[in-house]
Amino acid sequence: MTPEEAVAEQERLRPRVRTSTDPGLTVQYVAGLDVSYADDDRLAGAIVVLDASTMETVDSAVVLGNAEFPYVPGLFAFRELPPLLRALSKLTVTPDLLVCDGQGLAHPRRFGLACHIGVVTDLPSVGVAKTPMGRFEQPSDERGAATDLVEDGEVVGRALRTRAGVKPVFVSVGHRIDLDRACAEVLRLCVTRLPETTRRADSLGRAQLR
DNA sequence: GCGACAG
DNA sequence: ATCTTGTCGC
Repeated sequence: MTPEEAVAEQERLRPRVRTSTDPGLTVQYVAGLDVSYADDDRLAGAIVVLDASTMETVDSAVVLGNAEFPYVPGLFAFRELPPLLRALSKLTVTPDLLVCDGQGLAHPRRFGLACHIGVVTDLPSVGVAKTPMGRFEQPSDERGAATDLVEDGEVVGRALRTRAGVKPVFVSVGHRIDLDRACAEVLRLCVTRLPETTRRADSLGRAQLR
């Protein structure tokens, strides 16, 4: 897969993204997805599913693999999608929502990792990135404060303060959910700056590389 | 040509 | 992504 083909693939799948929330969507099982890297080109794709009402881990899966695509801004999904899809197929619990480590619509072609994995699996998904892809005003310091993330004059996501006085995270829609609901779900998962789902998947993945 | 550029 | 425990400050 060349970078040109990857871009074409994004353009092809982009129209399938849905930015409205499924009527009656209930988010009980939430999956956190993350990929960890070793010194060589080995990587580990990890997923942890938790029950949003109790925050208990109810399922998890981790797979080892090799990086098949370099890190190219804008084409991040082509590096992380393969191991994540393999890990997803090992789950015994079907998640109601996928929480991805990266952008969704806050992407140069409005098709970041969260959109890509959402469309491919047809599951609701949101992107939670640690650094922004776009411009934003600093939200006020209280937990829950948020401002728009703007790219090319469009609102593509939100800078969300998940913890008082700490740098915000950047939430954007992936698939089958709207931005308000995406932010509400992410905030509910945050005890510290990042969602518990992401934190648990991250520790599972790095542990697997040891 | 130069800077920006998720993880 | 990765290097990484204790420590400074509110």
